[in-house]
Amino acid sequence: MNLATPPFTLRQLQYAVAVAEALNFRKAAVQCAVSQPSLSAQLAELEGALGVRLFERDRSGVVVTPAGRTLVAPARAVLEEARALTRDAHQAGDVLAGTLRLGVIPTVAPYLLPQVMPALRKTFPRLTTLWREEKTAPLSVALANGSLEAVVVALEANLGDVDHAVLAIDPFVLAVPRKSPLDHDGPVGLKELKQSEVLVLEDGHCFGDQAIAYCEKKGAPQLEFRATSLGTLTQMVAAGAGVTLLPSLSVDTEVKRAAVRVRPFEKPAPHRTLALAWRKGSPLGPALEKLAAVMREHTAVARVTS
Amino acid sequence: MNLATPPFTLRQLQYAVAVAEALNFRKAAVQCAVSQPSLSAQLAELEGALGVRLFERDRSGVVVTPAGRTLVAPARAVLEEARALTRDAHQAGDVLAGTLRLGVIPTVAPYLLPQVMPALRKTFPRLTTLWREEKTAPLSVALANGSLEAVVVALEANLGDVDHAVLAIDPFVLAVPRKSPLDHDGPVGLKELKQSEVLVLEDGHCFGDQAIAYCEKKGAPQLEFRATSLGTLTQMVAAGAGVTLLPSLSVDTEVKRAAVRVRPFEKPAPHRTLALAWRKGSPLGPALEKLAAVMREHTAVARVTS
DNA sequence: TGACTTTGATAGTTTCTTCCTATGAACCTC
DNA sequence: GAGGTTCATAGGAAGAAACTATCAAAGTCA
Repeated sequence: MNLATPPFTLRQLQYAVAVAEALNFRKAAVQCAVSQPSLSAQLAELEGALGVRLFERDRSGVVVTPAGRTLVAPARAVLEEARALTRDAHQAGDVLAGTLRLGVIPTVAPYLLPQVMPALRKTFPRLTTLWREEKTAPLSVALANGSLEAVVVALEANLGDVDHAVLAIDPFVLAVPRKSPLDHDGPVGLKELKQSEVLVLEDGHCFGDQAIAYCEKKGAPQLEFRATSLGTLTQMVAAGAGVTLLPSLSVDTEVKRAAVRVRPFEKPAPHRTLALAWRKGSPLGPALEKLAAVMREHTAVARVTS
Repeated sequence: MNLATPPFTLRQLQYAVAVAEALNFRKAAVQCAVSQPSLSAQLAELEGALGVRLFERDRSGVVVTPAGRTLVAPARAVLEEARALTRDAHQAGDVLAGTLRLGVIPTVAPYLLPQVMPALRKTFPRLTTLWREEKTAPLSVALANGSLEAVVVALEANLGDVDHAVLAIDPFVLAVPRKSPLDHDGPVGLKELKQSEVLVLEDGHCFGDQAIAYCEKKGAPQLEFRATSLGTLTQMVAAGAGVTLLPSLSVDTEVKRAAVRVRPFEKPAPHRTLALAWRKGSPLGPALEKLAAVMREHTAVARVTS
């Protein structure tokens, strides 16, 4: 759409409104904090631009013409709206108010959001957060092209050039079926891992990629089948289909729902680093740091010891 | 109310909208028909004024910040409204559209308005006329102080310094009771007038003043009682209370309703000159002339001959 | 009626704003 | 790494808007 600039300025509108109120050029000029000739000139300009006489200047008193009257009310509205716009933009500069579009990966969203949302709402009551749940790659694209302000991802994934604030270290644990040979205390060692079939997520999940990489390094056999979420994965483990790696973040939620035991890995345990990331140099950086601080404060990663 | 000028210009808003659309300073500059540095400078100015960064300028692509997004939609609205305002003011300059506040004296209103209103509505379909019915003096004040654009009055009254367009010559006639000695054909002469008691309007009606002046000049006796409208006056004549002068304009309406005969005066007959009058030098002058022309065309003054 | 005040318009200057062209630094593409 | 993008910056010319001073016309009051 082609929006041409109106042939007048806001200042001219303001002067016109002032004169319509004062019905006196001098007083209007005083109220606008300019000299009377300046105001006269601007109004003459405005009338010229509109091709319409707005005021009749009798030496004794100013009279608003019909054209003037039709102009004044909308002019006041325009000025008022412009002022409101200033205020809105101003407070939008502070991300703590307004709308923030955020991304989050699927292996984090269902566990993190319920934890942090109440705190965010309470700490930033005037902030609206819109969350988009996608795998890392699409999030990265959305972040780069500006359709998201920030994303919650694992730093171990490839993100390109971003700034970030770490939210939590999220160690991986092994979920094993109840009443299986693996259903006992103590950290998982290499030997046990090798004799299990590991269920993993479908392609594209950074957590799945990490799990696969870990298993390959350790020589653990993977099942061909790929699940679409940590929830289904856990249910499959409970059903005895194999074992799986889970991020500690998900443990509290998933273990409640399934007959599995979770056991930590022997040190050094695999893990991911959850962080809030944004475009490098974004002016929102400082504000996003604050946001991240509140999120970090309320992110509870289950500590699996046993 | 104190409406401060917003700290930015409409041009800056336009540039911001253009950039938000093009997501590219150069293309936006082309669309705004300015050089790219000019646009950059204006946007920097705007951002400074708002204290908020509206766009992130990565060398590869522009991204709108949340503050920018909250600004763009209202900015578009402001620009659109400003444009609409231009159009409205423009067409308000042509009185044939918009609202016109008009005054009319009571001895004209009930007879003239039904005649001219349909024509006005038809000829100027986008014109709204607001009519105020008052005696000459208050109309004159209202005209002077700008609360009316024009008035329909008799030029014989004292109006001060106005421009005008004549609508009609309105000869006076004499209304006499049916079945009275005066109830016969032919113009009214001095002798007949002197032997009648003349009923007149209350003070302030210019028509009443003219009637009284005429009677005094001719030596006709006036009844003390003063009526408040031509209608009641006519009814009193029909009841045999005396005779009265009527403007021809009112004859068609009033004679239908009452048992009176109307007779012309001997030449030179008294009369009034109906005109549309407006403030001297008013920019509406040319338009009001057009309005008057249409009114003149549709003003029917009864021709009383007999 | 004549001095005085008040009205908005005009003239001449000065200051500030906006624009232009030219150029620079960072990034992408080939 | 050459060439073509991107937006930002610098310097200077043109324009807009402000100021002070003054004017002509109309109202006010003695």
